[in-house]
Amino acid sequence: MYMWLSSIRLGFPRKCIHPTQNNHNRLIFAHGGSGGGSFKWASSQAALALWNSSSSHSDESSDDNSVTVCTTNVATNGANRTHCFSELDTSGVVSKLNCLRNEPNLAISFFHRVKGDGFRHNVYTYSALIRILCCWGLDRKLDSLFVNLINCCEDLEFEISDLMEAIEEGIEVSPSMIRAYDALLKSFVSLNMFDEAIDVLFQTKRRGFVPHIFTSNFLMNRLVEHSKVDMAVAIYKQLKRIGMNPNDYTYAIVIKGLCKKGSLEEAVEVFQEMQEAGVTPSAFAYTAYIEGLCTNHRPDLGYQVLQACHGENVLIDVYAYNAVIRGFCNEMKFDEAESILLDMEKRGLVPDSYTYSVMICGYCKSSKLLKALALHNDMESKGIKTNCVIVSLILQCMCNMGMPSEAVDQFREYKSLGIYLDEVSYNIAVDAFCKLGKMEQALELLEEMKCKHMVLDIMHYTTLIKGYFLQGHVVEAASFLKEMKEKGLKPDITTYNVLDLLDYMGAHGFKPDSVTHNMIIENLCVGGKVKEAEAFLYSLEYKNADTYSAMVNGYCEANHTKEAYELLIRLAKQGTLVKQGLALKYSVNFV
DNA sequence: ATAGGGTTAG
Repeated sequence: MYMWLSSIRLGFPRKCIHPTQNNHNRLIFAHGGSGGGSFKWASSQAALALWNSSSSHSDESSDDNSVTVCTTNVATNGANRTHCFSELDTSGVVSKLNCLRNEPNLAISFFHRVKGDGFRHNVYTYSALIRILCCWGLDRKLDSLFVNLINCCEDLEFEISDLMEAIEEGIEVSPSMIRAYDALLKSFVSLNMFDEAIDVLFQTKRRGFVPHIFTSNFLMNRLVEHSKVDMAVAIYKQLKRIGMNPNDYTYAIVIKGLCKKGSLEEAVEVFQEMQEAGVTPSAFAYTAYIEGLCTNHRPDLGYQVLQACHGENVLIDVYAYNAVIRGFCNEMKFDEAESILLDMEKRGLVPDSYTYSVMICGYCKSSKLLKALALHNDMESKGIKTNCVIVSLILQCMCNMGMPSEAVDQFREYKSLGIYLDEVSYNIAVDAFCKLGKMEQALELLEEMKCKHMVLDIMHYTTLIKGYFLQGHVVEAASFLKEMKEKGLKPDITTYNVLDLLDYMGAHGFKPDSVTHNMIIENLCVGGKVKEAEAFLYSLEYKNADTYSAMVNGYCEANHTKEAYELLIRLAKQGTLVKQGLALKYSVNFV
């Protein structure tokens, strides 16, 4: 299969990606200080650079400290003492926790109870509890404990690194300790604190072990999701170098990351690395590559790989098919997309709501409303429930095609059918009412949202402000702007474009720029006021290509296809170049 | 104990 993959011609320049070989297998404890460090390094990039540059001296001296010794002492000393809650000292709490080590739930509630009684937990009491949680494999409790610890970092009287040292109890490496480090690393990752998470990785290696492969995968995957692909790849290379075995999912993450960067050739080489490591590529890896090809505008290749997977008996699921269908839709190749939908069903895979939403999205973006509606029907007749994302696509399509009243009707119907409609769906409906000049109904919808405890954001306010403005109701527009600001929402660029119009209305001289012109022209057309838009256009002293583009666009939105076409021709004859894409939009509307 | 996709103003 690898041979086959590399035989696909990607048409991209080949780059050498082999990492510079490095013979040092040791991981460096990057900040070199003693006492285990603070988990607060300048940057993980710097840390990784250090890690990869490596050096031969170790840092053993910092392992020696007195904290771990006294943990045990405190525990033993306190063991024979009877204690009541009035006597809340560290040794009392630790020994009670140790007594409860076979009753983890009691230990947890004791821990919380004394906290409620005003006791401030410290490294000794925390480590006593954490050791119990680790012993019992209570990973979820462990995770939430660490997440809380990290979130309350400011109020703690100790550094988390001190706590980790205390957990070690002076023993070399214990399974409990590994669990604790895994939980800490995972917690940092789940809070998107990647620098700190990578620091933990250093700490573990320094102590002579590595986190569980699942934990490393979790870290790398999140790094990729946050577009920190180079960091993820650096960790992958380092893990391999220090002798840790990546699993099939590790490779899939690397493939996904490289594709995200657009490095398709390098992604293929990962398949070779898998082969060399004797790991059979799983569906994870192939799906990552298929999706990567599709998002890099090669759905044709993505589909080839998908079909090859069938030949190799790699289990391909609906997700992979959806990726390929989306790829073809993004390239406007709807026939291919439809035939893949059929192929998928022939193979016994059942399309899901994502499959349909991908297709419907494609049709809506190309103003093929009837196609979109037909698919929506197909979907529902197959018993697949629709949802607010699909509904929003359709409503938006209607608005874009100059059918705000149809959008409003559909919105009402979907609502009466009991379909949950979210903030986005509402915004589209509010916009549609504004375009129809039905401001009271627009307001009603927003009130309805407030009743349902939905959050109004900048978009909702901007839509409404623009709506009032276009009706010439400057006072109302201004008052909603005020309400928006009072709610702490900052107007963004779009809002300011609307505000520019307010200034213009306020007779502050006639100096709108072309953006303003475009908005006036297009919105007049959307509202069906094509004649007014024309009058406005021809009243302008200075007209440029953008102004004319807005008019062509406006004609299209108002379904005045003939006028749009005629204007296009006239412009072409006089050598005015209108924006790319308009002709396309025109032709799509015409079909 | 490691995954995953879609929509909104201009």
